[in-house]
Amino acid sequence: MPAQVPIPGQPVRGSKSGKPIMALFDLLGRSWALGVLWQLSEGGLTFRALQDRCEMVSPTVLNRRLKELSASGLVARGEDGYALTEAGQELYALLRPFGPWAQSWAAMLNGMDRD
Amino acid sequence: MPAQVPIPGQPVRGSKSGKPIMALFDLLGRSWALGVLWQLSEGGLTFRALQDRCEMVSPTVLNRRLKELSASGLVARGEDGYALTEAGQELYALLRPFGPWAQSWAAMLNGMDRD
DNA sequence: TATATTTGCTACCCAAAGCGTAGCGAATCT
DNA sequence: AGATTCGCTACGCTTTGGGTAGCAAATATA
Repeated sequence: MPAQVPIPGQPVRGSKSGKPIMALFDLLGRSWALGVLWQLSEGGLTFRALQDRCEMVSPTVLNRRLKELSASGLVARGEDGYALTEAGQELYALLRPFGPWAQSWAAMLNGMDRD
Repeated sequence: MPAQVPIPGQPVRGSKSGKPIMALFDLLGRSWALGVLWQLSEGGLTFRALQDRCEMVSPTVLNRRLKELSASGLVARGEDGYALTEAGQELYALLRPFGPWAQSWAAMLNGMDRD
C-alpha cells in the first residue's frame, strides 16, 4: 500500500476528525514538503533541478512528496517541470513571511545561547 | 545520540548551509510540531492535556517535539504547563491564516475530485 | 498519615518513513 | 550511433514515529 495522502475530511495521521487544518499539517509536516513548496515559488523546476536545489533529498522522498503535493492540488507538472498550482501559490503566499521571520528567529537564538 | 535539534546557522536535515528558513522547515517538518504550536495557541496546557488534544500522539514523540521546540525558543514550560514563548506566538500569528485557508482548500479538493 | 490519583515523563520494541546508491527506460543532445 | 539528461524505481540500511507499560514526584483525598 502506497503512502497515504492526507485528504481533508478523512481521518489522517493525527486527527480522526479530518479537520482541514490537521490534514494540512499532516501533509506539510513531512520531510521536504515545505522545502519543495519554497523552492518552487520562483517558477517551475524539473525533477533533477528540484533535487539539486534541495541538496539533501533523495529521489525516493522527493518523488513521494511530489505525488502527495500533486494529489493535494498544490503542485502540478507542466511544460517546465513541476510548478505550484494556484492553490500552491496561495499557500506559498502564506508561507513567504516565514522567511524574514526565520532570520530574526535565528538572530534571537544566536543572541540567547551562542558563546 | 539524541535527536538533533535544527539550529539556524548549523547544517540541518536538508541544508548544509543552515539557512534559517531551512532550519525552521526542518523543525516544523516533523510530526506534530505544527500541531503542537496550534494547540498551544489558546494558552498553556499540561503535558497530559496536550496529549489529549492531539488525539493520536504518543508521549514519546510529544516529549521529543516539546524538547525541540523548547530548545528552539518557541515553547517553554511555565506555571500552567507548556506555553508558547513570545517567538512562538509570533510564529503562530504567521500560522493562523493557515486555518481558514485549509478550509477553502478542503472545499476545493472536494469540489474537484469527489464523486 | 496513608492511599489514590494525576502528572511528566522514560524504556522498550516494532512499524513506518527517510536516506544513499545504483541503475533503468525514454527523451534529447552531439 | 553514442553520450547525456531526465524522471523516476529498487534495494538495503538508518532514523523516526507509534503503542504500551510503567515509574518517580507532586497533588489530591481519606
